[in-house]
Amino acid sequence: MTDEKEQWLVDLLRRLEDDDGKKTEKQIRIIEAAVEVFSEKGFAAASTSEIAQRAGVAEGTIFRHYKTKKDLLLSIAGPVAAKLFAPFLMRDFARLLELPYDRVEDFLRAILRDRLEFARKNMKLIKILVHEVPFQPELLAQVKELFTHIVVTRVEKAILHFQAQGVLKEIPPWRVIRSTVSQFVGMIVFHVFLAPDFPFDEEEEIERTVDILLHGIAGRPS
Amino acid sequence: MTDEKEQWLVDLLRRLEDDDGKKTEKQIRIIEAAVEVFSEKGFAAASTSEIAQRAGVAEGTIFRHYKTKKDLLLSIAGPVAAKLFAPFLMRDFARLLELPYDRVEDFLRAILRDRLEFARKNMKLIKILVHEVPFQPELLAQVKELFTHIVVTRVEKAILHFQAQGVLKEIPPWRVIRSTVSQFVGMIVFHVFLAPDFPFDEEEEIERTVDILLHGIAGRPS
Amino acid sequence: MTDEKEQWLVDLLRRLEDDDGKKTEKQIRIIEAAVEVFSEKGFAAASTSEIAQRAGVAEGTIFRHYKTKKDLLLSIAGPVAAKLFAPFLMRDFARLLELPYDRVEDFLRAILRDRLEFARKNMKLIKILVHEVPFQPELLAQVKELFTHIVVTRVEKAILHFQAQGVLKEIPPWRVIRSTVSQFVGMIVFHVFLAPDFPFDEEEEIERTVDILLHGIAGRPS
Amino acid sequence: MTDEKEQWLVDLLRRLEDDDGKKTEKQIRIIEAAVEVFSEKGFAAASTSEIAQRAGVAEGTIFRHYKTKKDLLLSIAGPVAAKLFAPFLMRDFARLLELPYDRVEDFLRAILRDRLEFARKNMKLIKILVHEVPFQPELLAQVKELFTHIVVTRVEKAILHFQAQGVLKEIPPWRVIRSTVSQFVGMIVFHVFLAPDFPFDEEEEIERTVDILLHGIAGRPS
DNA sequence: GATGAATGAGTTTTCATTCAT
DNA sequence: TATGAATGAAAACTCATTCAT
Repeated sequence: MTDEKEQWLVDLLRRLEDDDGKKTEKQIRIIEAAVEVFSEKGFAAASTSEIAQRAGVAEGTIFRHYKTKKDLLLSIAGPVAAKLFAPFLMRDFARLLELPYDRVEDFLRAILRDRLEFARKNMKLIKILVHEVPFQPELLAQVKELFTHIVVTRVEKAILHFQAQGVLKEIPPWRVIRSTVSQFVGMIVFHVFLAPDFPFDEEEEIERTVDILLHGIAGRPS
Repeated sequence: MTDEKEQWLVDLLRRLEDDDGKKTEKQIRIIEAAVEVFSEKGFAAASTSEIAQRAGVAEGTIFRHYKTKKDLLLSIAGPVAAKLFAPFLMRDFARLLELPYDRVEDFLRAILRDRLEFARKNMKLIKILVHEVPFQPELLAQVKELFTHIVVTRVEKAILHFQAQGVLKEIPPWRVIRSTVSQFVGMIVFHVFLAPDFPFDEEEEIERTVDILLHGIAGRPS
Repeated sequence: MTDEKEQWLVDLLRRLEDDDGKKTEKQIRIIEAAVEVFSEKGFAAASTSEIAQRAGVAEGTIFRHYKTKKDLLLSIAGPVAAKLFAPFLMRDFARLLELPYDRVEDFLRAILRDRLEFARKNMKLIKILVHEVPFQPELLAQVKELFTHIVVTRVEKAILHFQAQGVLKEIPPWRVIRSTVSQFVGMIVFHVFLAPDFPFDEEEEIERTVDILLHGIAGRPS
Repeated sequence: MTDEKEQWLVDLLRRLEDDDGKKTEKQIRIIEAAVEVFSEKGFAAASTSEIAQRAGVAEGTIFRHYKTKKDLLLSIAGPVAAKLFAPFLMRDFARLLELPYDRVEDFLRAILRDRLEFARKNMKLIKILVHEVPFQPELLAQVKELFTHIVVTRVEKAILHFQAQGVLKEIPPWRVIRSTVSQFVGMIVFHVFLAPDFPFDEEEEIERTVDILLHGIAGRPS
C-alpha cells in the first residue's frame, strides 16, 4: 500500500471521528431531526421548516450551520458512506490474510454480523444514502471512490489469496464480490428493512446465509 | 388454484394490456416525459412544468389527464410493479413443475435472462418504482400484495416440488427465494444500473450466476 | 301613465314570458344546473365544468348557448329581478286605488302572501340575485331601475292616495315603503331562508305581520 | 345567568380585544387590504395576489400569517360576527330591566343609534360577513350560536319583562324580535348601504323608525 | 348543434433562503 | 449565536374559453 493511500485512509478515519465532536447541542438536534425527516419523506420532499420544528430551533438556525439544504444532506449522508465501508478500512482487515485457511467462513460471518448490526443501528441513515446517491453526483462519486479504492487495495488481494489456497473457486474476483455483496445485502435488507419483525436466531441466520453463499442451494445428488 | 385467484390474475393481465391501448398521442408523450423526468430527478424534485415542456404540451393538459402529480406517478409505477412479477403470473409458469428434474437450471436461466432483458428495457421505470415505493404507501401495498400472492400460490409450491425431487437443498422455501432473488437482483443491478458499459457475454454471465447460486463460491477441497 | 312607460312595461312582461319558451332541452338542463351550483357556491366559486357535469352536457355546450360564464349568470338573475317586482307591474295593481279604504289591509296581505309564495318557489334564484347584485353592476342597475320606476310610477301614488283617505299616517312615502319592505322582507327571510322548517299557520303569520306593520308592537297604555 | 355562560361571555370579550393587540404592522396592512378586496369582489373572486399588492407585502407573507385564504377570511369575518352582537353581551344590557317602563323607547333608540354607528364604521366588514355567511358553514354556525345564545339568555327575558309591564303587546317574543330586527336592519341598510348620500337628520330618523316600530304606519281613524 | 381535448393565464400555496434584530 | 418575519421564485393545480372533429 502506498503512502498516499494510507494518508487518504488516515484522513478519512479522522474525519469520521471529528464528526461527532465539536458540535453544539442544537447542531446535534438539527442533524437528528434532519435524519428523521429525510428518511421519512426523502430529501426533496422534506422541508427545512419541518426539520427546524422537530429540532426545536428556528428556521434560520439551520442555515447558520449549513449553507444550504443540500449541505445539510451531504453532511449527513457523506459520513455514512464512509462508515458503510469502514470495516474494510480498518487495519484489522489486513490481518485477514494471516488467518488459517479454514477460518474464511468465520471471517465472512464476522463481516455479515458486523454490517447487520451497523444496518440496524443506522437504518435511517442508510435509507437516506441509498435514496439520494442516484440524484446527488457528489455522493455517487464519493461512494464509487470508496468502493473502488477498497476493492482494489484490499478485497481483491484477499480473494486472490484465498483462491490460491483453494478456499474459493477460481472465478474472477469481481464475481466473488458481487455474489457476496448480493447475498449479504439481500439478507440485511430482508431482516432490517423489509421484515424487521420477523423473528429469527441471528447467529443461525448468519451461518445459513454464509453457507448458501459458499455452497449454494442445490441439493446433493445422491 | 381457486377460481378467485385465477380471476385476479386474468384481471391483472388484461389491465396491463389495456394500459397501452386507448391513449391519445399527447397522453403518451406526457407519460414518456414524466418517466424521463421522474427517473432523472426523483418524483418530489420533478416539476410538472418540466414534464409539460418535455412532452410539448401545456401544463394544464397534464392535469386534464391526471388529477394530481401523484396520480401521474401511480399510473406509471403501478403497472411496472405488475409487469415486474408478470412471468410468475403466466400460465407457462405452472408447467415448470412438469419439467424433468435436471432442467431446473434451465428454468432459472430462463427467468434470469427474461428479467435481465426486462430490466434493460425498463431501466427508468424500475428506477422510479424502486425509489418511490418506500414513500408511496399505495405502491408499497401493491408490490407487497403481488409478491405475497405469487410466492404463496406458485413459487413456494415449485420449491417444495423440487426439494422433494432432491434438486434443491432442504431449507425453508423463503430462504431459497431470498438467495435467488438476491443473486439475480445483484446481477441485474450490476449489469443494467451500475456498470451498463461493462462488456460481457450475456449467456455466460447468466450461466455463471446460476451456477454460483446453486453451488456457491467455495473451492473444492481437494 | 305615459305611453313610453307603458311600452317598457309591456316589453318587460313579454320578455319574461319568452323566457320559458323556445329553449332546447339541453339549455333548460344547463340553466337548472347553473341555478343549483350558483346558489350553492356563489357565482365566482362555481365552475362551468361542474355545471356541465350536473347538466349532463359537454363543457363546450354551455358556451354555445352563453358566450361567457357571466352571460349565463345574467340570463338567470336578470329575469328574477323583474319577476321580483312583477306584481307591481301588473295592470291589477292600478285597480288598488279603487278599493274601499278599509281594504288596505287585505291588499297588504295579498302582496305579502304572493311574495312569500314567490320566494318559496324561487329560493335559489333569489339567493343568487341577492348575492350577485352587489358585484354585478349590470344587475344592480337593472334592479335599481325597476325599483325606482315602480315606486315612482305606482307605489308612491298609492301611498299618497291612502294617506289622503287617512288610512296611512302622514309620513314621507319612502318611509312607508321602507317600513313595509322591511317587515315583509324580514318575515319572508325568516320563513323561507332562515327557518324553513319552522311550523306555522301561514294565514295567521301574514295577518300578524301586517298588523304589526300597521299598528306596531307597543302595548295599549291602559 | 350561569357561571358557564358568564365565562363564555368573558372569553369572547377578551378575544375581541386581543384581536387588535399583538399584530405586526404588516399583518394589519394585510387585514386592511383583505377587507377592501373581499368587500369589493367577494371572497371567491378576490385574489391573494391583489391583497398582497394592496397591502404592499409579498404574497408569501400572507401565508406566513394565515395558513390559507379562507383562514384569512375567517380571521376577519369571525370577530365581526361577535362585535355585531356585542351590545347585548355587555353587562349594561342587564340593567335595561331596571329602567322605568316609559324609557323603553329610549332604550330602543340607543340600540339603533349604536348599531347604526357600528354599521357605518364597519360597512365593509359587515358586507363581507353577510355575503360569506351562506357559503362558510363555520361562520354560519358561529352567527347562529351567538344569536341564539343572546336571544335565549337576554333579549327574551327583557321582552317578557316589558310585556308584563304592559309596554309591549302580548305577542310571542320571537315576533317582537323579528319585527324590531327587520325595522332596524331595514333602516340601517337603507342609510348605510343603499343610499349613503341621502341627507338626513340622524336623530329624527332614529326617532321615526322607533315610532313606526312601536305604533305602526296606520293612520289614526278620526 | 354538440363534443371534449387542449390551452394558458391565473390561482393558491410552498419553501429555501436572507437579514434586521 | 440565534431568531423568525419576510421574501419571491417556483410549485401544483384550476378553469373559462376555444376549436377541430
